[in-house]
Amino acid sequence: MVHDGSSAEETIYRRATSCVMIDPILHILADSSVFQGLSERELQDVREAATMRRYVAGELMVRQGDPALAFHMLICGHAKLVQVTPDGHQVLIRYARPGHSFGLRSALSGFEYSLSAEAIDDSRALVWYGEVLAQLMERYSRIAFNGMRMMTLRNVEMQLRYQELLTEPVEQRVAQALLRLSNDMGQKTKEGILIDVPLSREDLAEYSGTTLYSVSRILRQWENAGVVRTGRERVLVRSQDSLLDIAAATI
Amino acid sequence: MVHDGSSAEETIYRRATSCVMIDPILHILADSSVFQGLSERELQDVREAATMRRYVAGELMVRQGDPALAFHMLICGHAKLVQVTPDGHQVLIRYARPGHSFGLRSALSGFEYSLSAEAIDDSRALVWYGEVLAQLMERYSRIAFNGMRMMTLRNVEMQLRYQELLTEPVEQRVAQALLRLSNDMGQKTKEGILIDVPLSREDLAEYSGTTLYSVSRILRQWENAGVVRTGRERVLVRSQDSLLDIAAATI
DNA sequence: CGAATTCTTTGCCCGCGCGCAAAGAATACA
DNA sequence: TGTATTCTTTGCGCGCGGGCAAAGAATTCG
Repeated sequence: MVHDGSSAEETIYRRATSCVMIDPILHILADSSVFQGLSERELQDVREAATMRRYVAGELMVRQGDPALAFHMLICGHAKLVQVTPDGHQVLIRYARPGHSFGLRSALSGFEYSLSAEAIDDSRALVWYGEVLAQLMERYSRIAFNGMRMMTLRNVEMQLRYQELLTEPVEQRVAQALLRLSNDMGQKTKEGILIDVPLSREDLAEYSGTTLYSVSRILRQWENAGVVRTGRERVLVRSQDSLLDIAAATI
Repeated sequence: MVHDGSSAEETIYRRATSCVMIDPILHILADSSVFQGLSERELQDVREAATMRRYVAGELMVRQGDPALAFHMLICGHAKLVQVTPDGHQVLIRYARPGHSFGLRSALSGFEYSLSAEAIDDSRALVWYGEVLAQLMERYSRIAFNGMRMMTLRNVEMQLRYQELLTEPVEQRVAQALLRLSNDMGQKTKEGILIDVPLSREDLAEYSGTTLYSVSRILRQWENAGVVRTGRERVLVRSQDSLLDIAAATI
């Protein structure tokens, strides 16, 4: 299975950094999954078609169920992408950091947002109206092609998570969730990998398909075993190998 | 939420029809999700870039884990798209009938097939090599755009199935599964909607995330209640309204 | 046509993990 | 600094549904 190679190479902007107008935005665009492979002139064209919007921590950037009118790419700050099920469960789909995007479907007519994006901290995002994005895709087929690639990867990940929910016990799923988070939002420290977003037991439960009580019991056990170090809304992975062992355990 | 409008309008070719070279193939291409919106000349171009392959019932058209080298579109016959999880569970992702396709990822370099496609009955499919499809997408951005749209819809459905697995009891999920199958593979008869593929209890279990024993108990109960009529590897939905009620029940 | 195979049915036991309760602890705010 | 709020922890009971067993029934094949 192939992963989105650009993720490993993207420049990581510290969450602690105060939120200011950042140069080079074109660099973020060039490194992003959707706009990679475009020439500098094409990137300039893309940049000029967007507006920059700012969001305060806690603000919704898009709302599930609303008509999907715009495509967003984070320039700084972080967001949490969530869905609410008909019976009121919240599912955490993923976190987003600079370079990550959502709302590709705005280029398709008549779609609603299938998830909500909530700014975790003060953030800025480039925003393209859907028709504008569609025109860019018509002009530069590479954007549509990259979009297809991104949605393919999203689908593959959703298939994997479905399979995990179907076949794996809770502990295994929580281990997998922490590994994904380490990979996507992790920052290496002397002690291990710090997951660099606020991550409550509730958040981790929503991400791995369980409840905060199960997550609490599991993290307590792993902390005692030295696998993780935790605090309030904070998880640091001390032994990624242990998590890999747990994640791969066969029943 | 928007559905793939072309599904409702696609011409349905009877499974019972013996498998012969069918005219009009261009019509199937024009109606398909991937190639809709192309001009007649463009469709001709697309048609000429493909080869026609024949598969006997039971034969694998693509295999999960193999490098994704080709894109397939069924011209006649039916296929079953499945995944096997690391611990040996089989998941039925969906059925495919003429006009349906799989393997878009072959246009993306370095991907493996995430599922296997097995011919249910003697079938024929148009096959495009990945590089050829990628070139077609570069030449006609509408194909890449349609591809992005198709993968978006796939992703949305996968998200919904994840949510269902997370929050709904087995009976509700089996009802939803039958509704989807009625919609995708159903044929109206006097008695109700016949799901027009062989559908064992095991198949329905793999499609709805449960076991054949649970499905058996549920179908037996629904048959007694007049909701369905069943036979061996055969389900006819007598009361779609009843299934809708069951599917929508809140805990 | 009979044997073999595969699918379906029904009973029943067990365990995972959800969910509720009841705290304690950490953080935010006035 | 103290109060209020929110998050975390731990105990425990219950139920959904998985899975095994043991058949019966339908279909396939020789």
